[in-house]
Amino acid sequence: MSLDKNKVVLGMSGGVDSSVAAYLLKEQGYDVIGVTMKIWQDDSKKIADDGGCCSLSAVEDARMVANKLGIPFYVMDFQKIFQEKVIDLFLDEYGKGRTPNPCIACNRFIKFEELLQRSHDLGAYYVATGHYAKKVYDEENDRYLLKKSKADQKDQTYALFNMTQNQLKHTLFPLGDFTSKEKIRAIADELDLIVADKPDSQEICFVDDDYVDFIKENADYQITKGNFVDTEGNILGQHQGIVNYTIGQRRGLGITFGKPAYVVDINGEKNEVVIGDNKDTFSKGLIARDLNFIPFEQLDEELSVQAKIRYNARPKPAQLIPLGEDRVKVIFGEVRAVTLGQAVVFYDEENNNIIGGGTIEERID
RNA sequence: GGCCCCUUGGUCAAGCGGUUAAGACACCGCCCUUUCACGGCGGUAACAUGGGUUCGAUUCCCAUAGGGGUCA
Repeated sequence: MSLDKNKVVLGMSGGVDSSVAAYLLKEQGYDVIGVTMKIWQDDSKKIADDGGCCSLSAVEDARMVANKLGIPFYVMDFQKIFQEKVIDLFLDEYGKGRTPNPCIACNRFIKFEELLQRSHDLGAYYVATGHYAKKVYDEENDRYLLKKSKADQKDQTYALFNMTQNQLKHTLFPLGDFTSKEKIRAIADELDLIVADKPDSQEICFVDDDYVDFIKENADYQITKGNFVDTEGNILGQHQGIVNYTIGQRRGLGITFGKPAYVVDINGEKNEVVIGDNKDTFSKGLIARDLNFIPFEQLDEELSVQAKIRYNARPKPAQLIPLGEDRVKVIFGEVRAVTLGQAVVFYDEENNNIIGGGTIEERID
């Protein structure tokens, strides 16, 4: 089946961004098909929820927007693959004392792999999302590049670092040139879309409220209490189970020394959580694996970049040192709260183009 | 058993006759945020109990309950 370059499948979450994206694509003359991915559906439980991207109300919101804009709308079942590629990984990682980022897995395996495939099945050349990100084609090198959104505050490229050339080729980000979310809301307002004033989504979309409860209900392992220890190994108290913690965390420890205490390490084997001062959360760098690079296939030599190790971190200068075997050493000099399981994402020195990224595997002190 | 000392919010800890009874950490809420966090702002919360002395007691005295040194 040949793909129609004028046809685009838009992932609609029921939020403002993807709703406006639908409008924009339509205005640009595309033949837009709205799709909401049914990823984690406990119908009875989710009805009242107004938050996540997978709630029933979200589906209804998306459907209403699609109707209003006059585009076809479908709900596609992604439940099985979402379970396998996102939720299982999420549960496994937490079980090991690591801190996964399910949004990254979802983008990688669901939105730009499975959804893209299904879009092709419908004859659409493109898949589109409401992400704040920009794609550009670099003729000189014959590569598609991923650039930061002009809305710097809302930029979501961190979560998209895994995109391949083929995926980028077949992806549209209609919001990439807008300078702020307010402008998107203003459009939604003008169009009188019911989602115009909907709050931004946050938290994990498949979790109701507390991700720990979700783990309790869904994991095949038990959450067991263990010891808080100091950096010397002395027992300081008892923790509620390692899944409750991430590196650098301060709140929720329920332990007091007259000064703030932070999680500096999590030892899944021993079921221990190491507590220390803020200064103990700093390290020199990290080793990442499972890499993806965007302007080139593979990193063959050292490279100076800007890098960040959490979605909401400010990028810091770092030096990339390829290690082979799909691994790279990232040296910051000093970086706070390197956390296994999180992603490190590289930007160019102008902090504009995404170079790539990987999963953090090891902390280098 | 005799003598001496200690007892303030969840924790630590100021105040020592009249205070809105500090502060830190914790906790809670909000902001931030398509992960988990960090961070910012704000909030709840205490003078062991019973008697005195004082115009007035958290602060002084006595007794009763819970912890340290010393002496048989």
